[in-house]
Amino acid sequence: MKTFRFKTYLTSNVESLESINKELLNKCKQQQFKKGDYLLREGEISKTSYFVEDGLLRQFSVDDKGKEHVIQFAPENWFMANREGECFNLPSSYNIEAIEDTTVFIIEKELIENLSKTNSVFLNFNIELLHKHIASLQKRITQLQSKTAKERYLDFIKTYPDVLMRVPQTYVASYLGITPESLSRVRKEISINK
Amino acid sequence: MKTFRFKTYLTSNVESLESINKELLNKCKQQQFKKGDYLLREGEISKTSYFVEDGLLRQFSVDDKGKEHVIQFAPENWFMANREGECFNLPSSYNIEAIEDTTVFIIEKELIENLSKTNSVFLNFNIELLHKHIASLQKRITQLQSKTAKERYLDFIKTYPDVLMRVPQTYVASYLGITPESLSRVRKEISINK
DNA sequence: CGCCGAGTTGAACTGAATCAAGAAACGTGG
DNA sequence: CCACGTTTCTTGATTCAGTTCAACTCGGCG
Repeated sequence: MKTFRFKTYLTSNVESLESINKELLNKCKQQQFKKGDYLLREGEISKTSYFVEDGLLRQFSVDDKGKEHVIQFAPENWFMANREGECFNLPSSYNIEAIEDTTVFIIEKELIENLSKTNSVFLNFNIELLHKHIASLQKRITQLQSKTAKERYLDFIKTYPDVLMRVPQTYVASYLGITPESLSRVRKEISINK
Repeated sequence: MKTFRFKTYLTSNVESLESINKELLNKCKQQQFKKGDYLLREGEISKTSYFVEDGLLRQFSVDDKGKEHVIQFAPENWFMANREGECFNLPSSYNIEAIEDTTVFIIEKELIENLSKTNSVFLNFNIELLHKHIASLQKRITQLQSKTAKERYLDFIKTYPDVLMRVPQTYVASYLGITPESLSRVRKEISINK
C-alpha cells in the first residue's frame, strides 16, 4: 500500500500524535487535477486549504492590464491556501492553477479549527506554519525592494532548484516581477560568466 | 482614569470576554520608548510582540550595501512582531525602531499560547490576525511586482494617509522600494496634475 | 547667526520594459 | 513517424522609469 506524502509529512512534523494524524488523513478528501485545471478562480469564495500530495500548483493574480503575477508555487509537501476566504469569507483575489497533473488533500477550515481546539500540539504547528509563511513573504518583499533581477533569479534557483526545472520560464519571470524577455537575458548573462 | 487604546481594541475585537481582556491587560507590561530608540536590533532573539498604544514604529532591514528597507509601519492600534524569533528562536533579520515617542504593551509569546489554549475566541482572533497579515503582505508583493512608483505611492497615501503625515519621506520611499529623490519627483508630478 | 539634515532639482546613466521578429520545443492529428 | 500549427524562448533595437551623484533650497535649532 502506498504511503502518502501527506502522512509522512504529518508524522515528521506534527510530533506524531497518531490519533490526530489519523483523523487528518481520514477527514481530508483527496482530489485530482489535470494540468491546466483551476482549483480556485478569482472572485470565488473558498474556505479550503490544500496539501500538495503530488504535482505542482501556482497561485497568481491578474492585474487591470490583464497581466498575470505569480505569488507562489507549491510543489509536493507544500500547503496552498486562500487566506482571505478562509478567514473572512471574502472572494479570492487570486487564482490557483495546476501546472502539472496534481493530487491534493483538501483541508477544510472547520477541521483545522476543531483540531486546534482539542489539541495544542496541532495548534502550535498550525500557528508555526502561518509564521513561517509570514517570514518568507517578508523576505520576498525585501528582495523586491532592493535586489536586481539577476540577484533575485540567482536567489530563486538557489532556494527552489526543483521548481525551476518544472515550471515554464514565463511563470518564473512573473514570480520574480520581470518580463520573460528580461529573464531570458539574465539567464544568458549568467551562462556566459561561467 | 485613562482608557487604554489597547483595552478599547480588545473589547471591540476579541468579542469582549471580560475575563480575557482583563488578563491580557494585567499581564502585558507597558513600556515607553523615545523617538529613535530601538525595540529590537538585527541579530537579537526576541519572543515578544508589541501592541502600539501610542506613537509609531517602523520595522526595517539593512542590506549588504548598508541600505535600509522599511517592511512596515505600526501606528496606534497596530501590532508589531518579530515572527521568526517568536516562533523559531532565530535571531531577527529586522530592526524595530520608534519613529516617535512610543508607548507599547509587551505581549509575551507564552501568554498568547496559554490564552489560545484555554480560550477559543482568543485563538480564532489570533489566527485571524495572522491571516490578515499574510493577505496584506501578498497584496504588497503583487504591487511591487506590477505597479509603478507613482501607483504605489498613490496607493500608500490612500491606505495610510495618517502615517504619511507623521513619517519622514525617506522612510516612505524605502517602504515603496524607491529612492527619496524618485519619491520627491513623483510627488511633484502629482501636485502639478491637480 | 550659521550649521545641519531633509527635501528638491538637474543631468547623465542604466536596468529593465516594450515591440517586433526569428528559432526552438511541443503536442496533436494524419 | 513526420508535418503542422502553437506556444515558449531567444535576440535585437529602442524607449522609459527610476537611479545616481552633485548642487542647491529650506526650515529647525543650538
